[in-house]
Amino acid sequence: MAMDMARLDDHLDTIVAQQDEHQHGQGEFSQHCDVAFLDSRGEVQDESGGNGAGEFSECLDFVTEGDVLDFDAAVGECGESGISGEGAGREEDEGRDLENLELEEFGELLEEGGGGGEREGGSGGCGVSEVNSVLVNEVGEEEALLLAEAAKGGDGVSVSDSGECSSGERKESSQGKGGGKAGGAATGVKKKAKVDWTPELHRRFVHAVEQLGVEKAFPSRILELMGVQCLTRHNIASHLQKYRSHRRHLAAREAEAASWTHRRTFTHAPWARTSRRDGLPYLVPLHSAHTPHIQPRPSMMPTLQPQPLHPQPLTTPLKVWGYPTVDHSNVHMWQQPQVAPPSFWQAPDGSYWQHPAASYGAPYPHPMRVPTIAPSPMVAPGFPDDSMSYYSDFDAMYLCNQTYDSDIGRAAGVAACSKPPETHLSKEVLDAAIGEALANPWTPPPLGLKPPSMEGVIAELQRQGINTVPPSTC
DNA sequence: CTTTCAATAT
DNA sequence: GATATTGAAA
Repeated sequence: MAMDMARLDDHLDTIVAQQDEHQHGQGEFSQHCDVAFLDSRGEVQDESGGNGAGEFSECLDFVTEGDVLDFDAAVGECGESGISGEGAGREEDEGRDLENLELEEFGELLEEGGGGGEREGGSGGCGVSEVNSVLVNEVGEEEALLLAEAAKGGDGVSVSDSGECSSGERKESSQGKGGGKAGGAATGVKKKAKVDWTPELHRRFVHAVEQLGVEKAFPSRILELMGVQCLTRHNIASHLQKYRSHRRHLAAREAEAASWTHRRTFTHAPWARTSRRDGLPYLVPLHSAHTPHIQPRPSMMPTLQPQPLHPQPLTTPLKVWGYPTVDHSNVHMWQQPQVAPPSFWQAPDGSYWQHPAASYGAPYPHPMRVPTIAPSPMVAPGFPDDSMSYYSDFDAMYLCNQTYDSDIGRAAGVAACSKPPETHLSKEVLDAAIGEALANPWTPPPLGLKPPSMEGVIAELQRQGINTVPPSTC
C-alpha cells in the first residue's frame, strides 16, 4: 500500500507538472495556477488551451467556470474538495471507482463529524485534499480569493466570511491515525488536511480569543466563536498552543527588555539617579498587569506608522501573536525589530503586482483583501509569496491585515501599511526616541538625531543648577 | 469529554 | 526551522 501511494504521489506530481507545462509554460503566474482542475467526475481536466499569457484572473475564470463546480455542488457545501481531489488522483491512477470512494470518504467524514462535538469534515465542514494543489471551490465572488489564496502555494483550508471553507492542498503522506473506518483498507491512508492558518483564519481566531479572554479561551469556545466550520478543536488547540507559546515568548522578551531598560535607566541616567531622594528613578512604569506596552529599544524605531489612520474596531484586533486584549498599535513592531518591513506591501520591482492576491483585476472579488481604492504602485494588497512565511512575518502580516480588515477604513489601513515607513515618524515614535535618548544618555542617538553639542549640554546643565558633570561610565 | 503538552510529521 | 498534527496525560 505504501508503495502504491508513493507511486500515486509521483503520478500526481507528473500530472500536475504536465498540466503546468500545458497551461503556463512561461510567466510568473504558473506557480499560482498550477492546480489540477477537476471536472464533475473528478477527472483532471486538460486545459492545454489558453492561459499562456499567465494572467491569473484568467486562471480563476477558468477554474470557476469549470465543471468542478458541479461536482462541488454534488458533493456538498463547503466543497469537499480534498476528498474529490484524492479520489481523482486515485481514479486517474488506479481506475478505481471514484464515486464510491468519494461517498465512502465523505460518509466517513460525516460520521466523524456527526458523532461528538468535533466537526471534522462534518456539517458543511471542509474536506481534505490529498492531491497536489487541487482546488475546488464554490461559486461566488469570494471564491476567486480563496482560490488565489490556496493557489499561492498555501496548503490547506481557507475560510470565507461566512465561515465556510475551501481547501486546496498538497499531497499528504500515506500514514494516518488509527485505522480506516468505513472505507476500510481503501481509506486507511486518510489523514487530516493541514490547516493553513491564513490571516483571515487567524484574525477570527484572535477575535474569538479576545472575546473570551485569554484565560478562558478554550478550544471549543474559540471554535464556536470563530464560526469556521472546517476546523476542529484539535486545530484550534494546536493554534492556541502556539499562540500562547508566542505570548509567553513575548512576555519573556518584554520582561527582559524592561529589566534592560530599567538597568540602563537606573545606572546611566543622571536625572534618574539624582531626581529622587530615595535613589529610585522616576520611571514611567513600562508594565502593568493590563497594559503590557513594550518599549524596549526605541532606538530601533518602528518602520511602520504606528498609529492607525482610523479608529480601531470595538474589539481591538490583535496585531501580533500575543496580548489580544492590548492595543499594540504603537509598539508591536518594536517587539520584533528584526522582522523586516513587510516587503510584500511594497513592490519596487513590481513583482507583487503579479501575485494572485493582487492580480484579480477589478472588480475585486473579496472585501477582505482588496482595497476599495486602487492601490498605489507601492501598495500591493497581497501576501507573501510563500504562505508558510506567515508566521515569520507575522507581526507585519497582521498589522496590515488587521487594520486593513476593518470595516471602517480598509483603504486607510492599506495606506498605513504601505507607506514608506521613514516618512511616518509619529509623535509617539519621536517621543519614544527622545525617551530612549534620555534614558541612555551615553549611547549614540538614534539615526537622524544629532547629538547636542558639549557646550549646549553644559549650558543646559548649568541652567539647571548642575555645575559638575559626572564622569562617563561607558 | 475537554484541555494541555510533548512528540512527531511535513 | 517553522508550523501543524497526533496522541497521551491531566
